[in-house]
Amino acid sequence: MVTHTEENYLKAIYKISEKDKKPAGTNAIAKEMDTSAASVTDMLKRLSEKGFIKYQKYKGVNLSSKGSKIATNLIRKHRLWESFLVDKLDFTWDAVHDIAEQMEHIKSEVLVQKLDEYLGFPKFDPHGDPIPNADGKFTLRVQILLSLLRKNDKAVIIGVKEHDDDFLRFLNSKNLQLGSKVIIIEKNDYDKSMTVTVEGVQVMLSEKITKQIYVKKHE
Amino acid sequence: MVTHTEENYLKAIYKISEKDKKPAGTNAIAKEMDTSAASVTDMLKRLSEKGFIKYQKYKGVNLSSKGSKIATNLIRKHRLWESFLVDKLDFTWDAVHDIAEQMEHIKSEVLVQKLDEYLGFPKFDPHGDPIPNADGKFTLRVQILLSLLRKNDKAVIIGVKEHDDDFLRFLNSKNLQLGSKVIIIEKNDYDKSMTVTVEGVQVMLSEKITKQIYVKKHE
DNA sequence: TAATATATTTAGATTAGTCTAAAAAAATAT
DNA sequence: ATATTTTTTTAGACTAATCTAAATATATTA
Ligand SMILES: [Mn+2]
Ligand SMILES: [Mn+2]
Ligand SMILES: [Mn+2]
Ligand SMILES: [Mn+2]
Repeated sequence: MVTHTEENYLKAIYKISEKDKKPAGTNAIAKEMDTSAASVTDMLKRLSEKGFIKYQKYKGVNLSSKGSKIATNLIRKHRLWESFLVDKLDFTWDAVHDIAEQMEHIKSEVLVQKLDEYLGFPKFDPHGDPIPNADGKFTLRVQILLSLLRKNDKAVIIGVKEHDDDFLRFLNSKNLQLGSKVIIIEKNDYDKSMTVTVEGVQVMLSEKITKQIYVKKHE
Repeated sequence: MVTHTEENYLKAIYKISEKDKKPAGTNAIAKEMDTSAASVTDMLKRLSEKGFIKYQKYKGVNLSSKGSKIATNLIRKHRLWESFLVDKLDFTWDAVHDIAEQMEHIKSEVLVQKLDEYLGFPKFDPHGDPIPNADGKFTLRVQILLSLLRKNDKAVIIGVKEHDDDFLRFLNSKNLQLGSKVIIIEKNDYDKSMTVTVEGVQVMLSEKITKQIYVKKHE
């Protein structure tokens, strides 16, 4: 048995050790979970006793295979529900994360199966993030940051690094979405900002923005 | 703010006082919630302090308008999700209750709105129970128990009183579902059992069964 | 290497929700 | 009207999850 809160910790640990490629530290987890370091230590003991993590005092923490299974399944459910909300209920990509945070905790194997089927077994969610399969395997894909492209390059937007709702709404306002075709018109050497055309229209994008957008080069 | 558990208590209180047409007693709530009477008393104090119920020691409990709003909204969400599971994900009516018990707690006004629209604003759930609208109003409907019909009566099944999964699966096995047309062939005076045809096929139904099925008389 | 800074853990409390056992109130029966 | 039964509340304790403040371990820097 794993509680709602334990699930969230396991997901946080997964994300952190995935990003940093090393055991997750107490403070990093506290930040991700928006809680105190003391609370994290308490929880790590509990998770360790339940066999979800490998934990040694002061040494940081790694998921066990049991914990990893739970974390990837949670991510799978989160992304499937986000897909449902966007594809079926017509939500925009900036409005689905908080709802999916709740829905990912619904417990029912058959529900996930049927949902996956209903959605047509999507491989990526509305933000371009890969949806792990039932075994926790992610589809890998070549993706580079928009910031790395050069003048005259053509590309298609396939994902975003940042998931902040305000950032997503900014992209909406510039007509930048998954699948949008962009052409680099100009790149400023000094501040690294770019002028691009998005589906015909010209927009200027600062480096802060272009470093958050994943693209696939075109032609 | 209302917790998951508080929501469940409010729903239980709603159901009980609806059925008994009087304030809900501690023991009745304890039974519905599958918990101890002592825990219920604790919770009643908390709910009372939050203004969700009107409670006087030893006198039983009634929902306040605030509490009633929460309870009916929970029922609305429960029944909408059950409809979703059956209509969109192809679940059978005996497999949706436990999942909907979880989904009813998802917090998002706009989600409920969009779900309602996506389902085509259904008025009844897969068990024939009315789905309250956003104001908590239920659609009323003439419905009588199958047990009250007489020889040669014709009727359509529009609901079930009992929601137990085994009972629902029993009905599946006899091909009895919402919308099924039944004709009373014979009614046994002694044990009140009935022989009926369901979509052409003859079956025998004990009174225990016929008292759990709501129908609308036909012609 | 010793001093300082940072990261982590412990100590001790708090809140929500739960329990069992015992006490008290209300309802029912004699 | 009293005794008995049933219902409800209180007392006291437990777990999960959280907090702040203090202590300790580890890492960094001089
Ligand atoms: Mn998300
Ligand atoms: Mn996403
Ligand atoms: Mn139900
Ligand atoms: Mn139902």
